[in-house]
Amino acid sequence: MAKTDTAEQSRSRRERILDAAFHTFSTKGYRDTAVDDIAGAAETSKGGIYFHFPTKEAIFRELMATTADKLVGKVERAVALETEPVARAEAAIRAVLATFAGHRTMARLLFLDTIGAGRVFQTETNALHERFARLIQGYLDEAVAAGAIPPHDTRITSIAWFGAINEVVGRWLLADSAGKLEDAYPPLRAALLRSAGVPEKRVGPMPMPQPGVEFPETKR
Amino acid sequence: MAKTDTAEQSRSRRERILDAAFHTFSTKGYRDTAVDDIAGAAETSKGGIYFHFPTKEAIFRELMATTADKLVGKVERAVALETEPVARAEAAIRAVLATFAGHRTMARLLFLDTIGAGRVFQTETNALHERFARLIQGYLDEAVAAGAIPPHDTRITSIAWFGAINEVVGRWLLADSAGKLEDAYPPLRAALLRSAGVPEKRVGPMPMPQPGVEFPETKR
DNA sequence: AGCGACCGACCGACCAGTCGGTCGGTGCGA
DNA sequence: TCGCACCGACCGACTGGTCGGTCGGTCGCT
Repeated sequence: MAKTDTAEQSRSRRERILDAAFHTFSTKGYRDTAVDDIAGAAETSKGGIYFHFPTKEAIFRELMATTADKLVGKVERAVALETEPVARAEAAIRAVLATFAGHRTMARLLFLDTIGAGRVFQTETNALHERFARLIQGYLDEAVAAGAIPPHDTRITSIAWFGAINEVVGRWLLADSAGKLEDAYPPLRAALLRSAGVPEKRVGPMPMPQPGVEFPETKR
Repeated sequence: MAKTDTAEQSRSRRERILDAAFHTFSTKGYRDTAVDDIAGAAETSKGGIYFHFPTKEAIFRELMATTADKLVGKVERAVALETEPVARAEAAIRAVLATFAGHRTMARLLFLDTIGAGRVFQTETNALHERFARLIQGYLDEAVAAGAIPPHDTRITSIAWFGAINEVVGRWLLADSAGKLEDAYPPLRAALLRSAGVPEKRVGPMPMPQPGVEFPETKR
């Protein structure tokens, strides 16, 4: 019963700060976000923030970690629903695109601002990319073991997959009158599956660019 | 004869500054590079720099543009040597990897720091990626026209290619005891060609990860 | 003398992090 | 039930430092 004693909303102040930071970081980027900005957005003060967090960097790190966790969780849950190796890979791709499509800000934080943070975070970013690449590699290795695709250098392939997905999402993020991200799924799926050596008949017909499917000119 | 009147070395002061900026930016990143740092490295003064350039940003932009030009030039020259469509694509991939392998700093500037700059440069970066994606798309469309690969959504495929290459290079850059970047070529080439629908017989056998070929663990 | 290249002290804006202080509870003794 | 000591969340003015950009001045040429 006695939980949110302070007539505060359901969420604790700490979480309010996290939310505000998430939003601000993903809008303005790490460097261009002043702690005062976060304080303002969270309707608190700088001092209040520094009561809950030791440094600005710590806020960012926590955000990164939990966001990445959420995404990985979604992917793993989506993959668990499938048993056939190639279908699992497809589910993973779809889960990522769907998540980002629904949460543009999440994408921004993970794939743009992360990088926009600065030298200190190179390591952080690196670990994040590494993590996703390994995740993919795991699925690819599974597929190889199941005989769904020929054995090959799954390490490089997984890196390539991640890079490809990343770039497609990035492109979409920066195209301001962006179409639906989901539209990129069919061609991307085909390209990725093929790249890993999935038999042609399993991939299906080459998807053609339908008018309006491709991203519009990215603006000035 | 009367060229470098000031008993300066061959290069003009302006170029010295550019070189120093290039080096410093690609080592420390844009935000962490102070104009004074550049001045120090160029053996000149802040005032001297501001005589030649209006802003710090302008230096960076110029560097980006010329570096990108150089890379595009290399790719185009390499591609021009081939006539068969798939071979042209292969040449492009090889040229990029070879260039980066030889000039780690160039890679850093173009693909890491660019992004590490901040909001202002999002546009810049975007244009750069766009440019390379279009370059690739051109080659793919050529290949389609020549009947070397089936028609499909070359836009997404080109974005995926760029993303894949980018990520492989990025991974290599951040792996500190990195192996040779060229080792990534065979598997990457295979993955990319296949993803675009190049017939299996043209791609050749699946390259296996040879011991030492893959990138070593990226360090903590 | 005049000029263009260059110098470096200085200015002002910005910002992460600190610290003394406020204030709404809460537990407890009378 | 009142009063009081105490506590921990929170506040915001302030500090220390950084850095882009400016400007008055110097120096070597012509």
